[in-house]
Formats: sequence, C-alpha cells, structure tokens
Amino acid sequence: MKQVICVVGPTASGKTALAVNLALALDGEVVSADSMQVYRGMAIGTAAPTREEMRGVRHHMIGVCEPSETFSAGKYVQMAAPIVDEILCRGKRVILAGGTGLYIDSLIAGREFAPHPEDGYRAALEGLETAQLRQRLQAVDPDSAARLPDADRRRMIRALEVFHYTGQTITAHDAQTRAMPPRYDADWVGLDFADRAVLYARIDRRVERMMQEGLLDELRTLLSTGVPESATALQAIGYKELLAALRGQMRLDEAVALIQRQSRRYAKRQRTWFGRNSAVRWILRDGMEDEAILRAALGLLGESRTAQQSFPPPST
RNA sequence: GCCUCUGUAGCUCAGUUGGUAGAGCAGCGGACUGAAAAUCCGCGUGUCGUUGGUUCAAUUCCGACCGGAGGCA
Repeated sequence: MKQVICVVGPTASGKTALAVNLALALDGEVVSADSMQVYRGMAIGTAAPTREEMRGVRHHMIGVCEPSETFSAGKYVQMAAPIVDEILCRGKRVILAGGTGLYIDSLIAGREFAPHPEDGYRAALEGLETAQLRQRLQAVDPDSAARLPDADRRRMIRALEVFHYTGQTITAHDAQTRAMPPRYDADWVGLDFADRAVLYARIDRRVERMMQEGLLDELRTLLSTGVPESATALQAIGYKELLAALRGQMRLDEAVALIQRQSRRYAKRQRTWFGRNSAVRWILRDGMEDEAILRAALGLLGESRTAQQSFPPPST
C-alpha cells in the first residue's frame, strides 16, 4: 500500500466519509483537493466536512484563502505539496480526497505551472478581439492555434500568457511536464454508483439540505463582507445561481432547480475526468453502508501492492 | 350541441406548394497542464394524435374519430 491514497469520484458520491474512515483505519490525515473548499466561509455550499464529520482526523486545504482572492491550480500545488511532505515526514499516510481532477492530478504529478504575475497582461489580452488573439497565437504557437477553437478564449489567453512569461510555448511546456516522473506514488480509489439515477437523487437531496442549512445566508454573508460578485469563489455551483436569484433574475425555486441540474452536469464532467485515469480502481457503492465501502477500499488498496500503476495515463 | 383554431423530439415550437422532418432548451458523449464547481467541443434521441380515403407516394390533401384551446348558443 502506498503512502498517498487518492479518493476521487463525482460530487455527492461519499468521498468525505470514506476519506475519514480510511484516515482512521490507516493512521492518516486528509488533504482536500477541492477548488472551492479552499475558500473560507463556504462550508455549506461546498459540502465541506464539519467538525463532527472529521471525527478527530486532521484535515488540510479547507478554508485556506479568502473568497475575495483568486485561487488556482498552481497555488494549490504550491500550498498542498509541502503539507503532504510534512505529513509523510511524521510517518502518517495522506488521504487526498476531492473532486477537482486538475488539482489532484497536478499535485500527484508535481506539475510545475508557468508563472503568471499579476501585472495586467491577462487583462490586456482579455480586451482583445478573438481574431486578434488568434492572430497572436498563430504567430507564436501554431500548434495551440490549430488545437483551440475560437470560442475557447480562455485557453488561447493562457497559451499566450505562458509564451509571454517563459518564452516557451504551452505546447512545449506541457510536453516537458508530461515527461517528468510523478512527485508522489499514489493508490487511487474511485467512488461512484452504477445506477446514475441514485447519484442524481442524492445530489438533489443534498442541494435541498444545503438550502435548509442556510446556503442563502452564507452567500449574503460573503457579499456583505465585500466579496465581489465577480470573484472566482462565487462562480461555485450554488452561489452563482443564488446570486442571480438575489438580483431578481430568477425565482428562488428556479435557482434551486438550476443548482441541482448544474451539479448533475458537474458530476458527469468529473466522471469523464476520473474515468480516463486507468489507475483508479472503482467501488460501485450502490446499496453499501459506509463500513462496507471502507472494507472494499481497504481490499482494493491491499491488492494494489502488486498491481501495476499507470499514472500519468499514457497520452494517445 | 354547433363553429373556429390546434395536435410534429422529454419541453416550447418551425417546416414540408405531396417524395417519411429541424431549431432552442432539456438530455447524452468527450476534451481539459496557474480561473477547473471554470472553460470548451461533438451528438437529434421522432408511429409528424388515431383511423379510413385520394395518390406511384400522405406528416403534408380530404373525411371520421380522439385530445386540447377559444367562440356561439
């Protein structure tokens, strides 16, 4: 069994509970890999584990920055990697649990991201017409220009940024980092339901519970403490829809239904992301109690001692 | 009871001067290297209400019936 264990899967599949149970069983600590749980004051909407749910297990990377700040995958690796190292130094296992595939993969791979200082370069690019973006990209990185459709302005801008700051194309940068050996040797456990309808029903119920627990008040508090409506944190599912309701753009019940739908779509995207990681060993947990899930996970982890790992997945 | 309008994808609707049909939303699949709960790409899933008639051919024209909306009594 490896020292780092990744617990992945779609939202509402039960990652939080399994992570805690694994930590208790294996003397570990939990490191969250969730792009929205990193923000303070968003416990309800991000379904962050409560004190009781943590059951004495130490958790990291939850509520580590202000919601008015802009977090990123790069910052995540910068902050989380030293924490993981420190836990391992203390002789404990790391349970890396979360639904943000980019964050988990980047941390395990030890991926280095090209720098991007806050010097206004991105803002300048954002002001450009798409045709101009394309023209510039074509000039410096024809591979990216050919790969990215006009509509994907975000990735065109990023590609130009990488070239601007490093003098290297993002295409070359990606190839280089891909070739590097991973920073951590990890076991992967995926949690999901064979019957999608069951997962979707859980998502619907969870959203209703969030509303009962005061998601709307949580949003109001964020806004009243000066978090700008454009903040990355408020792009989180749940918050952006309720914000629209507060602005009078839709009724509250419409917003709730939309949150449920967006969450289902999000779950699908997570399935696609983790599904192509051939190192993930899946537990289809339909009808299983937490204890049975833990036993199944421990069983998989025990077996994987001899199983061959293949992360990062071979690019095809 | 009579008259008019209407019935096409899960929903809202377009369309075919007769050659078995297409948009938006929903849904489904995929991509993803410092915004990733973000961003982007692809896919139409159909007894054209039912049933007769005309026709080489009917979702389209005609009749009847069934459902819906409105009007007149």
